[in-house]
Amino acid sequence: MLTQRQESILELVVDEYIESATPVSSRLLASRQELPLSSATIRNELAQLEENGYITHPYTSAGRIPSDQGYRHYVESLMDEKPLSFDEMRTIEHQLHQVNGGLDEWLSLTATILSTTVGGIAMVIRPSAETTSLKHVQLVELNGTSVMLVVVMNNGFIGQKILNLSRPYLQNELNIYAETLNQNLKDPSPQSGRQSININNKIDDNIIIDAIFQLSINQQGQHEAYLDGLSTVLNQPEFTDVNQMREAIENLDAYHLRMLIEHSPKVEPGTTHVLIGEEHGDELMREWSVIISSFGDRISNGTVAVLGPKRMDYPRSIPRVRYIAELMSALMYEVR
Amino acid sequence: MLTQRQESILELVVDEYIESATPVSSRLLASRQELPLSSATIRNELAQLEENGYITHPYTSAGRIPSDQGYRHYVESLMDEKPLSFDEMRTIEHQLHQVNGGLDEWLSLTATILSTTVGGIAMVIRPSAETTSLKHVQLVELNGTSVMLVVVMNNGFIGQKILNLSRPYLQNELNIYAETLNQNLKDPSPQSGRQSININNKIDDNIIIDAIFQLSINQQGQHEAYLDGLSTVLNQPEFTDVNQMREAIENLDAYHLRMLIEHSPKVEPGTTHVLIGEEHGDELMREWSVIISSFGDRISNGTVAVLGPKRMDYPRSIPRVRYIAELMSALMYEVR
DNA sequence: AATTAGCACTCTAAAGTATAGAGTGCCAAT
DNA sequence: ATTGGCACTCTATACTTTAGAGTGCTAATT
Repeated sequence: MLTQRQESILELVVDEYIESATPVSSRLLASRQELPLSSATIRNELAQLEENGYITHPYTSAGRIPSDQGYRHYVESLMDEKPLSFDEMRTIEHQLHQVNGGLDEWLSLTATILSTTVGGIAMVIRPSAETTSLKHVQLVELNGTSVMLVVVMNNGFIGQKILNLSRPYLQNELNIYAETLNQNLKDPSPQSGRQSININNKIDDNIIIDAIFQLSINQQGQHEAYLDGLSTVLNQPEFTDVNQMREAIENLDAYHLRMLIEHSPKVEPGTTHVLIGEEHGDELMREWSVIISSFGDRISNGTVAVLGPKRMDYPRSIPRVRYIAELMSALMYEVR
Repeated sequence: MLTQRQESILELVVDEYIESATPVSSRLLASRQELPLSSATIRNELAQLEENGYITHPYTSAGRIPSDQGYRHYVESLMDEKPLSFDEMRTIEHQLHQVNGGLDEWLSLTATILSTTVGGIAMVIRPSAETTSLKHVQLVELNGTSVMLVVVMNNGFIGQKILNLSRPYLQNELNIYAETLNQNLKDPSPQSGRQSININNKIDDNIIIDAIFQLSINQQGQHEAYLDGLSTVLNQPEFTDVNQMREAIENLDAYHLRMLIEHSPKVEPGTTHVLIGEEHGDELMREWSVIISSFGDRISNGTVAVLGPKRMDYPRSIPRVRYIAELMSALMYEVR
């Protein structure tokens, strides 16, 4: 479809536009050593590329900018990925180990690292197992009839809820209670639980089993998201007027972004996808691209994604997102 | 210092400016029934008020806007608080009960409610006890030598950490281990712990006790913050050009805001303070005001705050922040 | 003595006008 | 097939103009 020369020109156009954020002109391209051609020749080729839908004009007499199709071709066949230096790898790995809290803290740290290394909005979605199962249940006496229920799931998630039982319990009683629950309640559905359990009075049994059930459901539905990098990305030259900025900020709330990611085609762990402009199907975000990857394994996997203007630095960003996702997978194994 | 009439005029100026966001003119004030005076008379009074530092001019021939001092006088002596309707109270209370997760979820919900009801940036800081103490410790076998440590603090906080022990343990062993810890380890300092504990091999004892210590320290230092309402507040007319907006967004990150709140003068539970412009001492935020309140009791208290432009609707916002803080205190008691 | 009408003066925001130059498209020359 | 050359287009920027909103002051009025 495209000649060799056209491909080179397209690549240069995208490279240049990614860097400068201004429409690129035939003159500029001619001045690059890569193309020993006059601006007139390049103009002809540009016209061809435009006819084939790879680039556009903002207006008659401006330079060219890539179209979605142009970006796609660039990402798939043209660009040269910029691999991470060893130093960079080491720094990232080092940072990722700087955590001594739990999963939450770790994921939120990852979002920060991701956003600073690739310079976009980073989003990390907590791993959730398709088949979550209970690992352990614990009851802690608080005061009076208040008791805290703590459940630990097999993917490292911890749920907690404060319950009001029908009478005060001693911690000792609760320990025995919990022990019995642990014996019997590996299947987190209230029916099976209720059948096999008859520990104390029916009321408290029900309260507790319902709560366990609810927490384990909750956890399956709850793909909590960690965000970072909003203010960085808003420094991009695309946001020069207030309305663009407002619009962006409105669309960039956690809820909306999570929807965006979750409605994207499924990403297998170990692969990294790029969604450009309209490709992700979110009308409001048609000027944005997403690099999305996944970490974990088939049992329990989370998502990492970076959002930026379509003009984002794909050659730099893609390998970095991939690397971080891989690192996280490795650490997940260490952790579980 | 100020005559009765000047006070009325000042009140009107602030009221009007809060509503319209444009400098208010003598003409406009004269057209209000509250003041049966001509614009010329009002002009003289305005000049007086300005001389005393309650209002300013942006430039020679614009209307007046309140100074920090003017806002302060308004908030302390002039304004008429707009109390919540019963409906409003009921709605808020209802929303605050819509939670069945733990503390985290509850606080984050509160931030959302707060920001939507008062229309500013809401910030909720997790309650932390001056004297946190351990309530309960639990160990859960994960796989191989990986063990999850869960600690429950007396203020409802749950900490977790995954440990790598020197050898695999059965859940049974861990239960006994945890039981012993619970007997002995009410004092969360590693020295006292280490002395009284000698359960297994020294290595694992140390790993576990250090981790418990770390988690309980962490929790004391970690005043986690929940934010909401950024995009709402950026719709305010103060943010009409990109630079103001950028600056705002940069200063409004969670970290910076937490500093702002934590460096504010201590707020006793049950009281609500207003910090206007420069009063909170944060140079970068001198165009912002903060309404800050506190919930909980003397043992464990958190903070709620709302940030907005200095021109925020104090008469509406203050009672609403106060109400929400009170509600939270009540619910805290229910919860503990 | 307090209030007000009147008016000159100031400053801004918005709209209109001019201008430079960056780029293209195309044609004729190489 | 490539290139120099040139007319044409469009924008962004700067500059100019203008209307009007608001003040401050003075002299008149109550």
